[in-house]
Order: sequence, then C-alpha cells, then structure tokens
Amino acid sequence: MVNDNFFEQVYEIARLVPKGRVTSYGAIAKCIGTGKASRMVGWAMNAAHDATPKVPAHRVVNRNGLLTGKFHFQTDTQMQELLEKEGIEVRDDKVVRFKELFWEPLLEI
DNA sequence: CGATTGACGTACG
DNA sequence: TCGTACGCCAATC
Repeated sequence: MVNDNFFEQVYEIARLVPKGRVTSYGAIAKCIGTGKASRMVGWAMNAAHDATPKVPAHRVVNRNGLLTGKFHFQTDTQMQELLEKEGIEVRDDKVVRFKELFWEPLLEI
C-alpha cells in the first residue's frame, strides 16, 4: 500500500483536525463519502499505524466522544494524555465538552 | 471467491 | 438508561 485513496482521505482529514479539537469516525466517513460505513474509518485508522506522517488518531473519537481506540495506542493512557496535552479535558475515557470541541471535517473540505 | 472481522452508528427491547 | 441486534462497506484470511 502506497496511496490507497480510501485510507488517504481518512488520514488527510485526521491530520486536518486542529489542535485542541476532536472529530468522530462518522463525520469523517461522511466526508469521504463512505457515509454509513463509519467502520471503515476505524479500519483505516488500524492501518494508520503505518501511515506517514503520523495520524493524530487521538483526535478521532466515536460519536459519544468516547476514546474507543485508546486500546490500540502504544498505551491505553497515551490517547488521553495526548488529548489533555492539547488542552482537551478527558473524563472517564470520554472527551469533556465533546460537543464544543467537536470539529467537522466538512467545514474544511 | 466465500466467510469473518472491524478504533462505528443507529435502531430496538 | 443500559444492553443487545442489525446494517453498512471494505479489507483480510
């Protein structure tokens, strides 16, 4: 895999997420056109481990703002620490004020 | 080529 | 409010 359009789009959007902001898999999925297939975003993220440059997957959470993918990080706390480092409050593995911090990729694309 | 899986989302009970 | 079921598309086995 060198430039899989599908993954590329997911990576691109994930990288476009401003610091201190978060987005959801469904929003990205809808943005790239997969729409209903929000699972594909997560699948793409799975490959994001090998993506270049590194994809800020810690800014991508599920619709509930829950850090579902934290388990896939280097450490289960890495994701939360990264978010807190960017100014995002994380409580009980979920983004605080997720609604306010939510960033729609459609606004940029 | 068929079956299974997947970092989700929505619907239903 | 919480738990379970189904759908959706693409990739992998």
